[in-house]
Amino acid sequence: MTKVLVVDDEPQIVRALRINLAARGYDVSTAASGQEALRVAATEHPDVVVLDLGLPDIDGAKVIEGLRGWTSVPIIVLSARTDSGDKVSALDAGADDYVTKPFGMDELLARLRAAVRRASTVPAGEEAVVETQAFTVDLAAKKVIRDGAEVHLTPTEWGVLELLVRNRGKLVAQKQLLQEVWGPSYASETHYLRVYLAQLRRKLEPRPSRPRHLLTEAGMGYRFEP
Amino acid sequence: MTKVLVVDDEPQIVRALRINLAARGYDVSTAASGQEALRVAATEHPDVVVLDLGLPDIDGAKVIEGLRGWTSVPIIVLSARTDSGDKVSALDAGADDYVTKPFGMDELLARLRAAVRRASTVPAGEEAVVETQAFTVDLAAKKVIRDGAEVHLTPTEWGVLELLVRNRGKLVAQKQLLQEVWGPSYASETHYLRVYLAQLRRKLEPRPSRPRHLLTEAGMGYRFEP
DNA sequence: CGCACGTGTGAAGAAGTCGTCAACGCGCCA
DNA sequence: TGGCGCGTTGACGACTTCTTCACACGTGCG
Repeated sequence: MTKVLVVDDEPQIVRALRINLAARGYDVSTAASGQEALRVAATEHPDVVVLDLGLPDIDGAKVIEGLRGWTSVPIIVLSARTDSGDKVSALDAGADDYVTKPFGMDELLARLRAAVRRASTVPAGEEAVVETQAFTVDLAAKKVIRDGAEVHLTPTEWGVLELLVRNRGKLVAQKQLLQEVWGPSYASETHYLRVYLAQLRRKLEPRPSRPRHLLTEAGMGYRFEP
Repeated sequence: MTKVLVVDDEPQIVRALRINLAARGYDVSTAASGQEALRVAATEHPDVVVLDLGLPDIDGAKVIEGLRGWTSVPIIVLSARTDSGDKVSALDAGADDYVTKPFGMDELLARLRAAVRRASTVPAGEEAVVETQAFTVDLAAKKVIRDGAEVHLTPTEWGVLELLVRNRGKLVAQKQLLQEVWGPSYASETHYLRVYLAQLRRKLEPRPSRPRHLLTEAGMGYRFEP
């Protein structure tokens, strides 16, 4: 769930935002001052911050700087001031977007979605590594390691293995494998599966004739067991 | 230098933006229609796009979708319409920001800086210099050193090498290489890759016929292994 | 026991992909 | 205008991958 930190000293705005955001499935935390905002951001690690500039204690730009000192979380600034100087300084301090009050909730939500989308498509460096006793599959790098050495797979071999690993523990029907790897018109070429599962076992299983990870479910399909 | 693509059909706006942006050291290209915008974006690879929604040919949202099909370049939308529905649909189509006309140049420039900053600090966790036994790639300086001397690469050679090095260890699909280096319409010109990989190997690998760093995965793509 | 069925295995030809060399065309600059 | 650098194309041999085939295996059932 996406976590939003709302920072504003006006209770009615906090309330309105909380209700709207919660209704759309966001996990909302709030802060009423700059000090509190910095503290809550540090403990909660929100995915996006909505920050009002007119806070009672610290200047808004200082809050932005305080956050930017250690995080690159998207910051959307709210402000009653339409003065372009304010916008420029907030954006240059590290804010991602600037919305002037009074604002439309639709627009704010759209800008929030845009900010979250940007931030989430960025760190594509997800760990997509699945290990077994015999070998390791790296889905992102499209690599298989066995006994410290990389095992070379052909495109079709990789297609079959990837589908099984992505559904690890689950039975994958023969028809599904054939359709997703070879295409919709190959749904009944079950022989291909036998050939390619044999090849994968030969390359990956310690004892290909007694597979421990690439298992057959007779008449139904195959299963990858980590 | 940061490259900006300005898309607008009103010459006076294009002119004003070009002057202001050029004065601040941006490299400006322009397009007066949606078709032209997509074509120029594919050839120029701008670092940020400023897009007017009221274009004569294609609907603005279609232009955003067309760009988002192959690139995540920041898009700042300009529009005369203050209607929140327009803002929401543009942002949800993949725009990064939305500025209503008439706009202050200061504010637009600040939003542009914010968009570029976000996009460039994205690959922050990466080391800009990558070394192999045979050569050294400096991503920031766009330089390659081999045996103490700089190796000259053509723009296309560099484009291919950079993408591979940024994804070091990972398999990069042929389609991705072609789309990001040559443009979205070259997705199936696999022959180019063979020619350019051969050239890179000739320049960088100690034994071009037995590459150790620029590896081929037949039928899938290429991989840079440090 | 013998048969049917789905499965595993190895090998061989067909099909597709890759590396390489060389030529062409275009824009740029002297 | 001529030369140069660069991107694009074509041809062809070498190599990899896909497809197909023949046959062995094992389990369940009549």
